[in-house]
Amino acid sequence: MENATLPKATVDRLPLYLQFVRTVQTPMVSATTIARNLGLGEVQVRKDLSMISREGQPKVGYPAPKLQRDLEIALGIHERIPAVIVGAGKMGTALMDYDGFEPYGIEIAAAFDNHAQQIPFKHGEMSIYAMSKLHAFCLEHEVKLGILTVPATAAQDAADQMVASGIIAILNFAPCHIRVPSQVTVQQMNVALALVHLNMMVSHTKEQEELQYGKQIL
Amino acid sequence: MENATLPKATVDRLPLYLQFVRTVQTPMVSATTIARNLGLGEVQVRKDLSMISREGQPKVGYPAPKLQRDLEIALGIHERIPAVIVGAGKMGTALMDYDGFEPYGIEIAAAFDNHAQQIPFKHGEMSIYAMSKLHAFCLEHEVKLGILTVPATAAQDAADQMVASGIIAILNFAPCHIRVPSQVTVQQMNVALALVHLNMMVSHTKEQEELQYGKQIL
DNA sequence: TCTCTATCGATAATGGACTATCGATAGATG
DNA sequence: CATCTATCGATAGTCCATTATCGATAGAGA
Repeated sequence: MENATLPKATVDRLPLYLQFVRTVQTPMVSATTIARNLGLGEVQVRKDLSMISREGQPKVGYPAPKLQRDLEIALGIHERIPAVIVGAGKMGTALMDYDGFEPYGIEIAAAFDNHAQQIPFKHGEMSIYAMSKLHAFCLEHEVKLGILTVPATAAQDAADQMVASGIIAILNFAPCHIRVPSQVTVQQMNVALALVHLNMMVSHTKEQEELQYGKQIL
Repeated sequence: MENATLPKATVDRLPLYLQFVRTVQTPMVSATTIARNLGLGEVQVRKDLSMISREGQPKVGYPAPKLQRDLEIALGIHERIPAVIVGAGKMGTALMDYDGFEPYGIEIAAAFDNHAQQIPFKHGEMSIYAMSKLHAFCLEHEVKLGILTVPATAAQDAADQMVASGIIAILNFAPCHIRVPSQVTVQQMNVALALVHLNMMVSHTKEQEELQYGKQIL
């Protein structure tokens, strides 16, 4: 099997390729074109693509539809991915209206909240149920992914319920760490940390600007 | 200067250490303790810490307050970091209520939106101004960071205005790429991609589960 | 005082990712 | 038909991160 273990760095770039390939109108697309448009190295793009597709041909490049399909398969989004939202506060409801899930096959199946006591209600098209319904729902719909958007103080308790409901991957928006069994994966979605990263980067460039009086040229 | 260029991977872990050290009640904390609580390698923690602090002593570890201070300085959050929110829709207003900024020194100075025509209004404590006010505000308050929470169709136009206003780092929630000058840094905050990542990981573990009948033990 | 243990910092070895360069192929051109 | 060009895939070299191992130090206990 060629899909043994895709390099992590490659996986990070595949969505970029997919996003671009989807906008391409021509029947063929080359790694060179992709690299130029995305500001990446030509060789790197070619290496990444060679790992997930065998449709490339010299002089002409890749057939765009087939490459798109191969990218979607490599990313596992050729079929729908159901997910639930736990926590229907500001962030949770904002995500219910998020327009970025559809292109990647993510399907928010339902939302759950402690304040939806016994009476399921709706936010637009989305049903919001009480937390007590989480277990049965996840089992019935075979949901393995959960988005956690409760306040930090409630995060651990909510996460425990998610794990007990069969969720094996949690995207955690709460700015805190949650403890889960080793077979469950947690990814932090910390907005503040992302900003701190950005600030470090630009602080660094500001220091470089101060050094511009010297002979450094980048 | 020892702070030449901190390894990227280390920077990703520093916030974890800071988060943990802040919860520590004892006057001393050792790399071993941190490693155990965070599930990381003992040596890795020690190496990371040795790059940002010289307070470590054999047998006793690090003085918690000094280590916390050194971590905050390394992350550049020992002073307030002002940022603006562009786009006061669902996501934007959700972020105005986000409780995770304060521990990392992020200060949302104001929000801006096209629909706030000329009349600044408030969301809780937060002022929301028209986009036309962005330029003057960023210059006056020396804001260099911006959070972009407009729909994908408006993202590029809004980003252009942010760049023109002196913003040099953009955290982009819109599920699309935006083109900026080379001196401006953009970080994508793509919730769908994060879920795709998670799904790939757990799909992989599901394949491993099917292999559990073999002799593999992890 | 001497030894033992926990911890630190430093150095070496392994592995993964990126970059550069090469040969091979398919179409275009003369 | 021969040559040229754009593109692919593959290999080798360099760099960075992680892991493993070592010596050194400070406090605990005999």
